Amino acid sequence: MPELPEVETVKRILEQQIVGLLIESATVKHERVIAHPAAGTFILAVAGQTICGIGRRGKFLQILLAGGATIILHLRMTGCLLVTPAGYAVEKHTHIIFHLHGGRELHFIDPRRFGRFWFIKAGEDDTYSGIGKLGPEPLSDALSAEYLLASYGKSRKPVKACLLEQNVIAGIGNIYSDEILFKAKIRPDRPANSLKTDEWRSLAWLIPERLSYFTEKNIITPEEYFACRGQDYRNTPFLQVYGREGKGCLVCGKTLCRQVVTGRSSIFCPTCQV
DNA sequence: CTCACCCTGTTA
DNA sequence: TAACAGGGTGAG
Repeated sequence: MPELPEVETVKRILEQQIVGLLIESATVKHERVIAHPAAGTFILAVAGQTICGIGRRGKFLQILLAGGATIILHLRMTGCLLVTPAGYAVEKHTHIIFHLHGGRELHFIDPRRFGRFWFIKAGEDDTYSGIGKLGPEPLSDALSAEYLLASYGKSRKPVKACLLEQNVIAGIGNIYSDEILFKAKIRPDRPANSLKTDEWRSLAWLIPERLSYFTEKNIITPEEYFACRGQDYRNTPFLQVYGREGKGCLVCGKTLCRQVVTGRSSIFCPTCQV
């Protein structure tokens, strides 16, 4: 479900709701969602920790703890983090409950169970979560036309596959790769080595532009977020191609096409995008 | 590169 | 009933 804009939304919600709170204990209903360390160790490790901040790296969330340890999580497709009142119903797909000082709880809910948690001790080298392998943040100065050209100038991969590679740029998923390529007027299946310098320049500009645009459109209050249980995406009405297969291109009116690229469903305009 | 797989729910 | 879903990994 979530790509960089949605994960950023969750980060901002959690910052308002749980920073400063003590984790008194944790209940794990489905041990598989704890990737590291073993679930029993995880439960012991998080108990008694105070949350001092929330971070995001690519699509990973980091719950920063006062002693220097970190809880890392990835929501994957359907994961949801919800701050709830005390004793909130444990649903069929609630897998972890963090009991916070004062009675509120942090529920991790995930129907498909693809989401994962890691606990990294203070000073421990995180070789587990994959954060260490991520490429630069798309909103950082490290993302430039030169960087993209150096990474992909000679690659025959479809350009869409390039945008999805987390070890080159962290945080783009299937929705926003389509949105970025639409605005860049580049078809998703174009081999990367066929892109001209001005097209890489255009991508280097549009990647942060589109991601920050959709991040701002996705802003929601903690109350609204809780009311919809994290299921509403405020930015979806602003999507130009994703989810609009068979509908008219918002620029030229031509019917938008669907094509599977790198195993992912891709929507594009056959006339605007070349 | 492509594919199967990890899972369940929703939609055609 | 089958196809499909916003992610990532590992095998071939």
